[in-house]
This record gives sequence, C-alpha cells and structure tokens, in this order.
Amino acid sequence: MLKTIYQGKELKQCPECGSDRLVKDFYRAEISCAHCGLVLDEELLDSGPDWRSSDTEPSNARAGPPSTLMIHDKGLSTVIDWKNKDIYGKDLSPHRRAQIYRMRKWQSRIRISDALERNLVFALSEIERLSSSLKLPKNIREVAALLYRQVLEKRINKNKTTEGLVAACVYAACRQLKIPRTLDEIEEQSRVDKKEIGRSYRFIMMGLGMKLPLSNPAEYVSRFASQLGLSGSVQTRAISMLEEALQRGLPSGRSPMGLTAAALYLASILENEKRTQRDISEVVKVTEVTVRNRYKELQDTLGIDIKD
DNA sequence: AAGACGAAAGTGGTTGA
DNA sequence: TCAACAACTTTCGTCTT
Repeated sequence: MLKTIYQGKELKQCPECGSDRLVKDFYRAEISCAHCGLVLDEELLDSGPDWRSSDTEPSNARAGPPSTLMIHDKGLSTVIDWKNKDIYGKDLSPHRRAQIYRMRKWQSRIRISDALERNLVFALSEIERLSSSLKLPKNIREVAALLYRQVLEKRINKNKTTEGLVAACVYAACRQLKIPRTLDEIEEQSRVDKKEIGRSYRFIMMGLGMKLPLSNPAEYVSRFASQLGLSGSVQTRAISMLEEALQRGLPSGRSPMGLTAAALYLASILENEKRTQRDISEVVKVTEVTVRNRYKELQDTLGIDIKD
C-alpha cells in the first residue's frame, strides 16, 4: 500500500480539517485534502512496490497482468471436432461416442467461462490503465473493479462495449468516493466518447439498482483552483459561497461544473486574484456564457455586489 | 486590444403523452 | 416514438476598461 509521507512522518489526516480523505496526486507530487482543499506539496514518497510514475512514459505502459493472462492459452486451445470418427476415419464405438459427447459439452462450458474470464481480465487492465492516467488513488480502482464484477454478474454487459462500461465504472467509483473527475476528463483518457460513457453509466446504475447523489460542485473547487493557480483563500471563499447558495436552493437542475466555474470566478474577484472568464471556462470546460449566466445567478441569490 | 456582456440560433438529452 | 422543453454551446456584435 501507499503511504503518505509528509515532512518525515506518515500522514493519515488532513492537518487543516482532520479529514482522512487525502488524495495523492503523483502528477504534481502533491497531497491534497478532498474535504477542505488544502494542498501539501512536499515529499510525496511512495513506499509501495510496482508503481511507475507515469509522467515520462505513456501511462498505458504501466505494468498490467502478465500477457499470458490476456490470451490465457496463447491461442493454442484444443478443439474436439464434430465428426464421430477417429483419426483413421473409422466410426467410433457407441461407448466412445458418448465419451466424446461429454467432452464436447464440457469444452463448450469451459469456453463460456473463458470468455467471461477474458473479458474480466481485459476490463481490469483497462481500469488500471484508465485510473492510472487519471492519477486516481488505489481505492478507486478497487471500487471500480468491484462494480465491474457486479456488472458481469448481472449480465449488464450484454450488447455493450467493455470499454464504455469500464469508463462508466471508473466514473461511478469517483462519484462514490467523492474524488471528483468530470466526464470530460475520463473521456479524454478513454477510447469511447462521453455519450457512450454516460449511457453505460445509466445502465449500470439501473441494473445494479444504485443511485449516486449528484456531485457537489464544491468537490471540484480545489482541483480547478490549483490548476488556475488560485490561493487557498479563494478556494475557501468559493466553497462557502457554493454552500450558502446551495442552502438557498439555487442549483436546481444546473450543471455542477457551471456553478463551480461561477463560484471560482466570483471568489477570484472578491479575493483580488482575478481570473478572466475565459481562463476559468478553459479549465472547467464550460463556456464563458455559462460562467456568466451562473455567476449572475450566484450574485442574485447571495446578494453580492462587486464594485469596491 | 482584451475582456465582459447578451442576443439569437443550434445541439443533445430528458420527459411525458 | 415523437414533440416540447430546459440547459448548455456557438457565434457574433457591442460596450467597457
């Protein structure tokens, strides 16, 4: 397992708020707190085996299962042919025939479980690849893998692409563990498009009878803020504005991203670290127009006026 | 010249008959 | 299954700093 070493000591809880939802970000070698957004950026050490920093090489070069697992028999499987003849072309005795019949039956059964197995092996390596390029912590992978096994169990995967389902599992795991990644970000690393991922996601939720709460805009604040180089006070401000707006019942039916962007924009102005609407819209991946609309609404509901 | 603003038309997804 | 609808995007002209 990975240990979080900070200033020589193992860190289990956020020094700021005490939350244990610490996120390790190997890309920037940072630890951040998923709860309050505090970012610690020193000496993130990795004491676990088998991790390659994926900074320098494409992340799909990551160590997966041995390749012999991917093609479990290396393409050399034996097939019992359908003719009831022996190798000399003679008919088989009834006893022999029955024996061969049973063997065929077993072989086809084994094939089915092979297919499932192979699917799972591929899916698991894909989960690994995806979450590794998304710099996701390990527990996400486990949750995603578990979800995928359930998908197979309930046969939700019928007529659907494995890649779409895998991406959806990863997305769902992120939502569940409140380590927010947007659909856009997952799409970037996956070979399937947003539409497909979203569809698979809904199938899974329906099939497993799950329901995940809408993602909370505040969860995204710290990550986007750090991408924009905004200070902690801006983050805190943005989060508290979001919370207040939420209490006043603003964000009904609005996309979380738009709200996050708006809150960041407002907070950046209020804290004198102004970013342009464009800067923010680029990072958050919504349009300037949406930023504008949302932040107007935010202003209205909160009764804030910016002029100084 | 860059940023902010808002109108108008277009897009993709949801919902309800 | 289809049409109405809300949220969001694209595009573009205008105003402000």
